[in-house]
Amino acid sequence: MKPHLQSLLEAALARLVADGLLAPEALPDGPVPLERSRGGEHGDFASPIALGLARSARRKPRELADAIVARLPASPHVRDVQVAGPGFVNFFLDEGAVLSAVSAVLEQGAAYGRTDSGQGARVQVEFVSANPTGPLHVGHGRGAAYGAALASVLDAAGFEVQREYYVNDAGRQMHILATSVWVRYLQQRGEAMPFPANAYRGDYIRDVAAELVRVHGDALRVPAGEVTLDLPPDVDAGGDREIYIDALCERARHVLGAERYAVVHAAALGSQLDDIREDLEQFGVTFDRWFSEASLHTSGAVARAVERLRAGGHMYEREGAQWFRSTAFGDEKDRVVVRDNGEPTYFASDIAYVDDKFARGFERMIYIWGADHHGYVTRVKAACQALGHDPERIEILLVQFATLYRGGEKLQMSTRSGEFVTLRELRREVGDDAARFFYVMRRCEQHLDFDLDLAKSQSAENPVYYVQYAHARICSLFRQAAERGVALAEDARTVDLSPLVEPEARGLARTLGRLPEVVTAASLAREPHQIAFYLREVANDFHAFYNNHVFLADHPGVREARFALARATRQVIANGLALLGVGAPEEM
RNA sequence: GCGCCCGUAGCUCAGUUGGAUAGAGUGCUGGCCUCCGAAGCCAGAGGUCACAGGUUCGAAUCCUGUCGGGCGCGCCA
Repeated sequence: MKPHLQSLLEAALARLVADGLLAPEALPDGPVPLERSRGGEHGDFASPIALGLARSARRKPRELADAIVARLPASPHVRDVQVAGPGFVNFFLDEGAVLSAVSAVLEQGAAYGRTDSGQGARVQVEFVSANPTGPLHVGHGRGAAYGAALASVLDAAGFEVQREYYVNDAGRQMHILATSVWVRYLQQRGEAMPFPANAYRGDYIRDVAAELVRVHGDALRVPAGEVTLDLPPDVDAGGDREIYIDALCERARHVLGAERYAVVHAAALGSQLDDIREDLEQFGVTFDRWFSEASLHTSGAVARAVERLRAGGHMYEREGAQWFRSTAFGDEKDRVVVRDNGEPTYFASDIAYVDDKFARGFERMIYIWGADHHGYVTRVKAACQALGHDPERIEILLVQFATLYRGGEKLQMSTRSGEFVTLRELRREVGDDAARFFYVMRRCEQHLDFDLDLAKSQSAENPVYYVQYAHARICSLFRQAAERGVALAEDARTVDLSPLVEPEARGLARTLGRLPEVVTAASLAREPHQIAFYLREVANDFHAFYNNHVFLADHPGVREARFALARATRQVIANGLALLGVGAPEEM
């Protein structure tokens, strides 16, 4: 309906130009502005176009609005057009046009809400991408829920979406993880190995170690004395925890040999990746591709990217390290790409990775990062520019942290002690549906207060239950009809909707008609929370009708029309919840 | 100190590209089940859109400054 009205306005503007009342260059670049009005006296849609053009047309807004209205082509869907306020053009839709939304829902079913505004443009959404060094925590959960919902919304808006997880399976943190596992393994075999201060100490490390014991027995065993011989002191012995752990990692590789070390490394990585993948899958979050950072090294992509930067004159050497001159692209300082020990930094991988994304031909690349990574935005865009790519095509969205509350108290989360609240624990406590919904209720750049008690409560004030309840209630209506032996039309699409004359019915139909617009707006703004707010409105409009009118009406025509409306409402709720990854229960 | 994000009802938050009388949930007050799920509906009270300037027909929205809150600023990831 919205595009239809916009085309009417465009036609009117064209005539205005033809009549010499408006200069052609004054026409708006994009689509003619048109918005939903709140209803009532302002009609169904309103356009402020005359207000915007008044200046360049050198006419008063209301006068211009009158001129536009006089030139609007007739439309069967428009009942009336009025000029109001300072110069708004208000459209009043024909009764049938409002109800046509119900027909459209019934016609399109699960596809209702999908639009072609994205025109098939290829978009990549990279999200979560947490280091596989331990279980996902609640912060990752928000990135997962937000990224998955955004990807779904983009898909519904007609983009061709690719969902990707970048796996940091190379580098120092992975070595520390592997070494942590190995130390636990040695302990479990009876070796008197001290546990390093800087190692990963969660219980999951012991589990992986136990698995190594089960599969490999003593094959990976090395006497503790040999392992720790001449190592620098750890922090509790007056040394440095970083220096100690690096030395221990180095030693592990040496005494185990490449082959055996690879076994430990693979077991550590594999276990964590499997765990993360399972966690996300249960959470309803899936990826089209798990992109390995290590593959960028083995394929030579990192070396090639660095060489490109060097050839472009963007690299220099200082104190033995290789630096990228990111300050030339607005960064506050230059960044190390290859350390003095010859090890490339994670930033080196990031450079090769962004280059790879461009090579794959995405029109837009969306990164979803935790807010603590915002310092990396400039350098990645700088690298992108230095490689000759348009930085405007990458979009880095920063997701703020979620703070958990229980009993009104803020929960303390500590990663260091291994006592952090994991995503899995959160899911178990509040359920996947509530977690997914709560995570996307807020704009991503907004801090999120996650009230565990509220998310768990099966009560009116829980927004996810509010929406799901409407869906379950509609399902119950159909069960009631069946139980009472009330016949309903085989095909709801053939039902005459004209008995839907009540204001609540019209309001609900009007709201149902907005889903495609909401999807488009949410996709363009990267704001899946708009879907969540919209669903609340749908549920509210439905409940309002329900409380004032009986669906199982005696009059067959009225009953059929109302059930068609209920069916359409159920579809819209299910479609909307699906975008957010939330279930639509038939009963609860 | 510098950079990014935020500041809207008691609380948690929406507010589209700058548009009409700034909205919702929750909490509070008062109504609504002999009837399809009351996990619901309706009504009321509740506002200096942090503050001060500026831009213009029009600012919660854009610009500048001030105040307040969060986060980040390593050859860490």
